Amino acid sequence: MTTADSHNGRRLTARGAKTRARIVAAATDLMYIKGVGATTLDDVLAASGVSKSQLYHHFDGKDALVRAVIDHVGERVIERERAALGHVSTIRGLRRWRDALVQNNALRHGAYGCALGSLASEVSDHDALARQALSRLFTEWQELLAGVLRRLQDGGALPPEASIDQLATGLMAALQGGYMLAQTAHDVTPMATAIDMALAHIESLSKG
Amino acid sequence: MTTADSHNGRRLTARGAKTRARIVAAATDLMYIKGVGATTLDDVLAASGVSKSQLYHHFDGKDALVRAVIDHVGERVIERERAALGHVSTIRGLRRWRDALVQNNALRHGAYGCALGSLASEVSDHDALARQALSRLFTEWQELLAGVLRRLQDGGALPPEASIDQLATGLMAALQGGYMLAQTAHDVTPMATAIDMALAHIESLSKG
DNA sequence: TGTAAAGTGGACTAAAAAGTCCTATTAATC
DNA sequence: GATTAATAGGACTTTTTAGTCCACTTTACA
Repeated sequence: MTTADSHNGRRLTARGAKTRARIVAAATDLMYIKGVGATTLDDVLAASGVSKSQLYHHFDGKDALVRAVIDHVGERVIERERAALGHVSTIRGLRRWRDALVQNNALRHGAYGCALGSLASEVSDHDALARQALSRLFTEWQELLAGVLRRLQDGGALPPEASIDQLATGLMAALQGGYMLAQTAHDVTPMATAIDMALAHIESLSKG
Repeated sequence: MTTADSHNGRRLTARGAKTRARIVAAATDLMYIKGVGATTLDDVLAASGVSKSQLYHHFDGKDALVRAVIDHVGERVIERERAALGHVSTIRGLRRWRDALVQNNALRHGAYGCALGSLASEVSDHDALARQALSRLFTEWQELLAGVLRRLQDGGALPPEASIDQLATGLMAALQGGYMLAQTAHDVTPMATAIDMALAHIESLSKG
C-alpha cells in the first residue's frame, strides 16, 4: 500500500513508471541532503532531467511527491533493516547491526541524520498523511527490533519478564536521538554511545 | 555570546530592543509550530505587527533571524533545565524532572517535539553557524545532566567507575529520540518509555 | 493498424517570497 | 534646543516557486 499515487486507477506504462521512479529518486536524494523545505520542484526537475508536466502528471503537487519519497525511503530502510535484523538472535548479532549503522553514518561524519528520522521531524507537523505513513514505518522498524529481542528471550538471553516492546521503543529512541545528536555535532560518537547504552541495558537484564 | 546580531557595534535604544524582541518572539513561536522552512518573513511581520524595514534593520535576513531564534530558544531551554536540574542529586529528583517533561509534552500529544531538537534537525545541514550554536546548546544541556549524575555518584548512588559523560549522552539521546517518536506518533508514550529505559539503566548500575 | 489514452516538452501565468529604498519620526547626546 | 543617529512605515522591485496549458509523441490494445 502506498500513500502517494495521484492518479490511482490509471494505466502506467513501463516508460511512465521509469520516469516516475527517476523523479522520486532525485527528490529523495535532494530532500535528504537539502531538507524537504529547501528542495524546490525545479530542483527536482533539474536533477532528474524531467519536465514540469511530467512531474504534475505523476504527482498532484509537492505534498504528494513528499509522500512518495517517504514511501520510497521507508521501503528501502525497512528492506535494509529486515535483511540486517530478520534473523538476528544474539547480542553479538545486535552489536554487528550497530556497527554497520555507525560505520555508515561515520562516512558522512553524522551529517544528514537518519533518512527516515529527518523526514519525520520536518514533515510530521505539516502533513497528517505523511506523519501517519512515517509512524507506521517506525512501528514496522521497531517490530523488527522487537523480533530480535523476542528471539533473545526465547534463547534465554533475556528474562521472561522483560518487556520486549518497551525495550524496542527505547532502543529505537536511542538510535534516533543518537542520529540527531550526531547530525548536530557532525560527529558519529554520540550516536554510537547512545546505542551502546541501550544495548548495555538490554544485556544487563540477563545478569540481574 | 550571541550568534545573531547583524549590526554589532550599533547603538540600541530601549524601543529598538523591544521591537527586536517582539520579532524574535513571534518568529520563535511560528518556527516551532510551522517549522523553520514553512515560516516566511511575512508571517513573522504579521504576527509581530512590525514592518519589513524593521526586520531588515535588526537582522541581515532569514538566516540571521533563525540564529536569533536559536539563541532565544536555547537560552530559555537552558534556563528551564538549569532550574530543573541544577540541584538534583537523587534518582527521585531525576524522575520528577522526567515527569515534568512528559506532562508538558502530553499537553500537545507529543506534537512539535523538542523546541531545540526540531530546530536542530531542520537547520543543521543548511547553516553551519546555526549548527554550531545548537551543538553548543546540546552540550550545555548535557552538562547539566552530567552534573546530576556526578552528584549521584558522589552520593554513592552510582559506582565510581560509571562513565558520567557517556551516560549523559545516552540520556540526552533517549530524550531527543523519544521526543521525535512522540511527535511522529502524536502520542507521548514513546518519549516516556525511552526516558524510563535510560533512567532504569542508570539506576541499575548501582545494583550491579 | 487505427485510435484512444499515457507520456512528454517547455513556454506561460500567478502567487508568494525575499530584499531594497525613500521618507518621516522618535530618541539620545552635546 | 540643535543635531545626529536610531527607529519606523510601507511602497516598490526582483526573484523564486508553484502550478497551468497546449501541442506533440509514444504506447497499449481492440
